[in-house]
Amino acid sequence: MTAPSSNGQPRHKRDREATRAALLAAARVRFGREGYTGTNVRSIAQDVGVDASLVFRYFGSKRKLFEEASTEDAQAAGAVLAGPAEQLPARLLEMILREERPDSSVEHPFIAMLRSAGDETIRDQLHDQVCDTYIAGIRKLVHGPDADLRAELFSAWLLGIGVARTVVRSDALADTTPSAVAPYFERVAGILLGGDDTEPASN
Amino acid sequence: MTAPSSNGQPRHKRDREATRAALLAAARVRFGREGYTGTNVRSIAQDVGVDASLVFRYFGSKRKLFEEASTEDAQAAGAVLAGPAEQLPARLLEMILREERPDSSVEHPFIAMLRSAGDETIRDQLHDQVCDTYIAGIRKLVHGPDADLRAELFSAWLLGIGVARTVVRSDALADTTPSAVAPYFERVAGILLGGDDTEPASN
Amino acid sequence: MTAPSSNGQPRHKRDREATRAALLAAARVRFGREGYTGTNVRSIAQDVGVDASLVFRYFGSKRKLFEEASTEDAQAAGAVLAGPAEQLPARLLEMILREERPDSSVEHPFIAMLRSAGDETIRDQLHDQVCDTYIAGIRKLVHGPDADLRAELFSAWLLGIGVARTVVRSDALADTTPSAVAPYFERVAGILLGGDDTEPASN
Amino acid sequence: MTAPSSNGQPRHKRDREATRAALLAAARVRFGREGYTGTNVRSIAQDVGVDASLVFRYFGSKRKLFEEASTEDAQAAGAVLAGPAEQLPARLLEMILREERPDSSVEHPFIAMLRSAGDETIRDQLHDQVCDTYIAGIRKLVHGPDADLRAELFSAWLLGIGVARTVVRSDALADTTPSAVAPYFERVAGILLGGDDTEPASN
DNA sequence: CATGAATGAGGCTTCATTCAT
DNA sequence: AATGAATGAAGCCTCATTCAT
Repeated sequence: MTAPSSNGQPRHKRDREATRAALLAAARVRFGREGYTGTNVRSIAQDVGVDASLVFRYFGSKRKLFEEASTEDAQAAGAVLAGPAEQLPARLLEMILREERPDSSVEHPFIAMLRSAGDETIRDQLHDQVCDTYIAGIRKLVHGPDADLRAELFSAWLLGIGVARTVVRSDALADTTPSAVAPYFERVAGILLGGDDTEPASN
Repeated sequence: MTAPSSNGQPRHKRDREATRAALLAAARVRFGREGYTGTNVRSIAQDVGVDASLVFRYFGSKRKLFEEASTEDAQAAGAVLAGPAEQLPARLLEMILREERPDSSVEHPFIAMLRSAGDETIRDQLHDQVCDTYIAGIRKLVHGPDADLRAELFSAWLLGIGVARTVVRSDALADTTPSAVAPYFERVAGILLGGDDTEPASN
Repeated sequence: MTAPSSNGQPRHKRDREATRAALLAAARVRFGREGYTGTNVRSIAQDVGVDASLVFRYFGSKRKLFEEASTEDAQAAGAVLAGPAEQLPARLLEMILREERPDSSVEHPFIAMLRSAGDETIRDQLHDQVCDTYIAGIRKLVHGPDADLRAELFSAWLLGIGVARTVVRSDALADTTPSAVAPYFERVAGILLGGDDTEPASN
Repeated sequence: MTAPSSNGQPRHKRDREATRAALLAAARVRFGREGYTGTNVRSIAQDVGVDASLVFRYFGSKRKLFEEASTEDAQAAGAVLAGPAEQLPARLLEMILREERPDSSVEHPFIAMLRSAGDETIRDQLHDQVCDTYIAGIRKLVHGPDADLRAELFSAWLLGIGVARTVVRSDALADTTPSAVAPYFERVAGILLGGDDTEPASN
């Protein structure tokens, strides 16, 4: 129940940057697992072994800490978009099924953020980060009609797989591997991203 | 629906049941929009126009109210599974894109529940309801190899579309209609549910 | 050190209005003696024998409680202006030297408010109440040149006597009586309020 | 002013004394504007550009810093009493109406101290300083009966004018000049200080 | 049984102060 | 001796919950 990722020993390190970074890391874990409202700053501080008031000294407020943590998360997530475009689906699949146990302390940033989506401000933040960073990256790969819609349908699938794995923890997805999913994944990607020969048969 | 029992005092009994039902309805809306932690029982009571203490009188605690509300939600969601199997994809699509404005007060129960998924107990509840009610229903339609996995991949897509629409509020999905999505939806359903002629080409 | 005016026994009276009024009374005393910043709401609640959260239930915030308390105070203070104009100086003197021991729990509202004048918002409030209620009332009595200035010089004197008595607690003023001060008071009032025959001799 | 002592390390000693003096000056300003409780030591330190812990190193505690600052203030205020007695009223008037904008950083010490008068200890300090330094100085000028009372009535007026100007910020007084007030001031001084020919007519 | 007044634990945040370096 | 990281005690306020009437 306490100290999920880091140890709870007191640290008198007196190293500002190290403590700040440790708080940020602990915040990512807590916010990701328990949501914004469900996390209290004392538990974050306890994970690091530090007094809660340091959070306010270094970040100003719980909200600012959350923003910094999720911005950093989103940037990390956006890195997957770099690289050869034709291999993007494979990279995305790899990312979403990354070999971390579902009960791991680190979840995908956007899924983590969902847990905080009760708050209107956070929902706006989520919208911007997902749309501007993520969907926009996928959108560039889509050719053919309905490109916007298909880019979002595909993004939604990735989102859904992530949610099913780490939040719902549905049985088969929680334990699967990229290679097991690949055949289906590529065929669906072909349809939604609009591959060469797989354009809609328009029944 | 709420089966008034036999003995006298008809009106008092009526009021009690009506208030109870109204609280439950308000709870579904609030929990769905703001999550478990983000909702407070006073606002639920205010929505109904009664005092918050009635919540404890009728349901015992906030947690029990949540459980009752989400169980009822899950049952309502499961209803979509009833009916001719071959039309299920169409019914699911209709359900997930149902004509409610994104700021509507009623969201899909499972998506609503995501907002509360910071709590371990609630996550278990979510797992059971999604897997036992929903994925199990879809699973029955899947033929061919990897049936479990494909059922979950398809369920994940539905989940993801719902999340993208009502939480992320991604631009194209938020405003789309079932008929616009249908062509893509059916082709993907063909792949994942393993329809008649579209079985995997087995590379 | 604790419970300055009211008793500290718990009260389970369950009388909303009575509790509210008791809190307001205790707030007036505390704010008057210790200033806005120097008062904490727990001590106010303790004076009444009630939980501190009731303050927020009934008044919304410490600041709103302060505003309500000081507005009520100011209205009470303004009452002295009613009555025959030519006897106003006497009534003012009576008010400012009212027979309450300097260590009494009730001080003159404006002097009490001075203790909170570190806060910009409160300073504005004080300005408005003193100028609009008090100085404006005195201003009507002043005839002759420099009427505004003289009204304020006279008001300032009253203010200063109050401060000297109850804050500084200077020795002679703390113990004096209206009749002892009256001769000097009337002569100064004659000069500042601009009596008939006492126009400046312009030496 | 701060008497550098004899031994070596000239520059280090200098810096220390300079910093100490700067902290004291900043403290006078802050305490004067925002009161004791309303001032925090970090803002004092920030004004000087040093770390807050120096305050404790140099002064021991916030309270001791306050005491030192206000003692110094009081001595400065007492300086006005030096000089030819017959010109004292003019000097006092000049002091109280000194050309500083109401939002100036420097206020009259006693008025500044009023803002901290919620604290019993500080109130005692205020009493002693005002009575021993100030009223005592004025008292020496008063002749005739009721000398103590009249000295205090006059002091109270000065106090009140200061309060009205810089705390209440009443309109006419805030902008006036010594020459505008002088006619009234001198006549009142004549009455209260009991000048040459203006002794009370003893009704 | 219903009402709403009252409670107390806990959350965010500030601030004087200490302590390791 | 100086620096600034860290602390812990409050302070305001919210919220689930209880209890007198």
